[in-house]
Amino acid sequence: MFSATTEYALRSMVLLAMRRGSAQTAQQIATETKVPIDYLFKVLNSLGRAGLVHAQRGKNGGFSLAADPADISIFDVVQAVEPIKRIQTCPLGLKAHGVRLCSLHRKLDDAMQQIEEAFSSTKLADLIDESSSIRPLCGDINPLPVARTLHAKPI
Amino acid sequence: MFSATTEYALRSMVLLAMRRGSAQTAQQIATETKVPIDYLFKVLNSLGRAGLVHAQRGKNGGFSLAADPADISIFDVVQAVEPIKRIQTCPLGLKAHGVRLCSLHRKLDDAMQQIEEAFSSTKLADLIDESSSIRPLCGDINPLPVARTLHAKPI
DNA sequence: AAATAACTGGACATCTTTATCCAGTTATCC
DNA sequence: GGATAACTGGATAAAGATGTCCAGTTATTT
Repeated sequence: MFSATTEYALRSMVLLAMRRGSAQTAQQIATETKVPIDYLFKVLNSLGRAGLVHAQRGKNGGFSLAADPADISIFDVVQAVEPIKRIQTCPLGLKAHGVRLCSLHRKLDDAMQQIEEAFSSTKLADLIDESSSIRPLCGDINPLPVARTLHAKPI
Repeated sequence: MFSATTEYALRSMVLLAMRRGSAQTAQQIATETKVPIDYLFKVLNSLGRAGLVHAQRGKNGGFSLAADPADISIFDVVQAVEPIKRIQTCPLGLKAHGVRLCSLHRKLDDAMQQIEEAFSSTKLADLIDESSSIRPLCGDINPLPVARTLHAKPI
């Protein structure tokens, strides 16, 4: 239902939100999100062009969020990589329907609207809320490496 | 968001619901739903295997609904051709998450559940309800050809 | 300024979805 | 029972999504 690309983008954004404060290299992101690194670059580029992440080249570079996790919604991420295409006009091009939609396409579009609303109201910050016992992307190795990055060098 | 195949299946089912009483040939369905006929056959075959339509070969054959339009939901149609795959386990295979989902995948799965519910509660009969001024698939040519096939049978 | 880390972008390979073609089978009509 | 209408199913093609490879550019460190 949601494409691999969308899933990858969301995983990356969640990771960046969890590691806010230090840029993450593509290699780090790839490892933790389990996304093929070469493909990940494409996805991150899309996110960059959409203004959601910032890319820093050179040593100590990497990717970081361009805004606060509380200000970036799931919807923002989805739209950046694979926009949900709402049904604007009759897919059959029936003139009789004009600008309005028939019951079938109205239903389908209503469903998409529901998704849009649910996704718009959920921010990255909500997803990494401490209160949840099961945190996203927390693999077996590094529960919260970010805490150590300021003193003791990361990983 | 929804695939071409799903859209085609829904169009076909809606048409068959509107023409309940007389079998429709693939040619008729293809014309009115504007679906490439050779591909339409595949879609109709899927619907047939799922038990949603009945195919009758030979002269005066065609496709017809296998059940009452009030008993077939959008969800039934979608599941027959491209099942909505709910997220059952962590897509990253994290053992730490066990059988539960993290907040990210919970959100995504919640969205899918919303869709499932919306689709399950809408029957084909709802889509062809007379009360709507804009009826599905009603092209420029044949508003209601079925009326003539059997002595002005009720639609 | 040389070496190195890291992102950028284009070209190519693979897989899935969508679409097309066609020979075969089944049923109806006369 | 022959002709015709109509579905079935396999093979193939085109397009799009996903994944891989690699040469290039930019920034940092020393």
